[in-house]
Amino acid sequence: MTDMVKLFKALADPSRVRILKMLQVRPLCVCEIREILDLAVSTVSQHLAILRDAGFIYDVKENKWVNYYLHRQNQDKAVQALLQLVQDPALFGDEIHRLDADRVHRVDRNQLCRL
Amino acid sequence: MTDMVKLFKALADPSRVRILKMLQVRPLCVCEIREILDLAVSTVSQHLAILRDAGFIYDVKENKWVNYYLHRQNQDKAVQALLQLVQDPALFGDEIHRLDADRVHRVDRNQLCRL
DNA sequence: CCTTCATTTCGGCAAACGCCGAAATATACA
DNA sequence: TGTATATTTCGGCGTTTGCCGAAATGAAGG
Repeated sequence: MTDMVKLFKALADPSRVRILKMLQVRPLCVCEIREILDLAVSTVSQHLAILRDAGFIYDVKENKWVNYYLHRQNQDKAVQALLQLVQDPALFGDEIHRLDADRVHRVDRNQLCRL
Repeated sequence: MTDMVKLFKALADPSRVRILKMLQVRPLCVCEIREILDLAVSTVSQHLAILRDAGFIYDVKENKWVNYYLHRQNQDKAVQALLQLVQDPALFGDEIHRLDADRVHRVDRNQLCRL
């Protein structure tokens, strides 16, 4: 499979697009994302692996948590272009993404992390 | 499913991306595409339906054939942007697509259409 | 009207995908 | 060292996807 199709596959899922949009607000740990998406932790972890594998995000382990960041500096031009596109609210503005962004502001990992 | 994910799903298949790249060279009928992809006619027809449903292509019936065109004027900005991206050889240049383009120049529907 | 032929639709099958809970891993800290 | 906790990996399950051949559709020409 060509690399470009791998990128599109990574974006071809509602939850994964939501994750990218959420990371636009700020870096998040797995359990924060889990809280907002309301999916099993294992499922979220797999989504994150797919996005990371495609190059859209990267993770940094900090203390107890693994923080996920948008990979804005990825040198792959296709990844850059697609990330740009997904982030553009004029192209891809969806009600659910606005709600998610609000929730990102409110979630506190110290409150909700008792899986 | 949000519309944007529908667009990504349409692009998340090697054959469908190949079709878009081929249509960049010139409009094609189903059996020309079938010849190059080497898939069943019904399969090609389904791929085309998915791409058309997403807004990336449209079809015009002409004589015996249904010609498929890139929908370059689609008013949907997301479709435009993605089509732009896919067509950019600097972002998505693949050997197979170059070969396909060559074959597009050579295929002749009058020769090969005896399914 | 009837045949021809390009295309689409249908039914079915195997592989891929998204989901889960449970087990494994890793990391902090007592 | 031992326990707690955040995350990943594993096995399995139901759904979706991509593929095919066969049947249906639709338009052109005899």
